[in-house]
Amino acid sequence: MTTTTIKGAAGEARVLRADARRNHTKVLLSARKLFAEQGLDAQIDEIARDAGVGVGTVYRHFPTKEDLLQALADERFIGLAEAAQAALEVEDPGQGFVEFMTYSARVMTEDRALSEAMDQLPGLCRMAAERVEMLRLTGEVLARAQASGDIREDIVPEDIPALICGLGRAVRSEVERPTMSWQRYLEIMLAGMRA
Amino acid sequence: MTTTTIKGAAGEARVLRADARRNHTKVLLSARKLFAEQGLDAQIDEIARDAGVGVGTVYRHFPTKEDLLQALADERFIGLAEAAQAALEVEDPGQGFVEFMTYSARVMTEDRALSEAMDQLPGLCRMAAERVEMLRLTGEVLARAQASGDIREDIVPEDIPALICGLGRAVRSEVERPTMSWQRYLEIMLAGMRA
DNA sequence: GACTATACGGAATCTCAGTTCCGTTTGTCG
DNA sequence: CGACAAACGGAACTGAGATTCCGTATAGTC
Repeated sequence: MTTTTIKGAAGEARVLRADARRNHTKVLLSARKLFAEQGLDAQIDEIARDAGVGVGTVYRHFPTKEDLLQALADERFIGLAEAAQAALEVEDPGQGFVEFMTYSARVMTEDRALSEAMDQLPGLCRMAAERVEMLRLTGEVLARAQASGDIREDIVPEDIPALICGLGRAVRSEVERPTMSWQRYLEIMLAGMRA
Repeated sequence: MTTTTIKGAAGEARVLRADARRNHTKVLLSARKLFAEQGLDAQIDEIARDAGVGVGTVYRHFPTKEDLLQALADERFIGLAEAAQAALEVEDPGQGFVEFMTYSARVMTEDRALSEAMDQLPGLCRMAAERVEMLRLTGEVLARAQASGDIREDIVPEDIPALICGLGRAVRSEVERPTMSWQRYLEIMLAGMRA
């Protein structure tokens, strides 16, 4: 927990047996589903049951609950990085920015564990983010939108993940009634960021 | 957890012994501090230690961790209700709204447990909110600001707690660097809500 | 000052998840 | 078709933290 796990540093190029590969996928699939639905405290036992394997099998593939979460976070951040990359291809910088924010907001609101991990397991997220150079990519998307005069100059790259996190929570907040949709919240947030 | 606790419905007018009254206060004080600092998973044992009493004493005053949290939430919502009341007294409706939002944002960011409870213990918060008619008050503060043309017409009262919750989280998010201050986030959010 | 209902303290208990272990099953290879 | 390493399943083990219990201490009262 404290010291960032060392993770099989060397090449784990071990060729898995066919059933092992199959189970690995099944576990990841169920985990993705259950964590997204229930958040970080989805239970390993339930994931195993859902995947149709024993707990032991889950643990052989992912020695720790946190390792499993790390794998899932990595997937998510790869998606985010691709979205940022795509945003940079869009001709209109402002629109590219909006598209990136929209993708991020959707992912964040659809995956409860992701938004919880962002403030309960910062180390894990930071690691996943660094692996895809998320901050740099985010910065580029933002800078382009600022250069074109679409977004306020005082916003910094680090604000983006924070704002997206906030959005994730605001939307989930069920303290009062039907609650706002993520689109509406995003719209308000973007309005506040426009130059 | 599921069914809203019944709570001593009748008058608990029992006169407490002097030491009991004293301890009740000490526990509440320590709990407020530790929950604010550490969030919902501050431990009862530690609260007891900090208050200088035994665990048993904590439990006599608050049969459950949740009961203790309820008491603290009630305090917080009383403060929020007073802030809303005060906002209604301010001559300029827009300014009243801003002041109310500012107070809410500050409380939310300074009390980690409060912001966590908003999405992990919705029942408890809803109860605290209803006791002070929070939604009605919030609605009045908002309506006044909308009538005067300061705030967008499409914002509804239910959005306010959601937005404030989001703010609480955005500010705590330490995934990247120094993170934004709550004032800056609030400013962006208010900018997005202006008519 | 003695009496007793209230409170107190904190060791012991309970519960719930994460994790480990080991006997059994199954792919893979010759 | 064996042989055997690789994987599997799931009961049992652990640790953490909430909650209970009960013998002891004390405020309030006569």
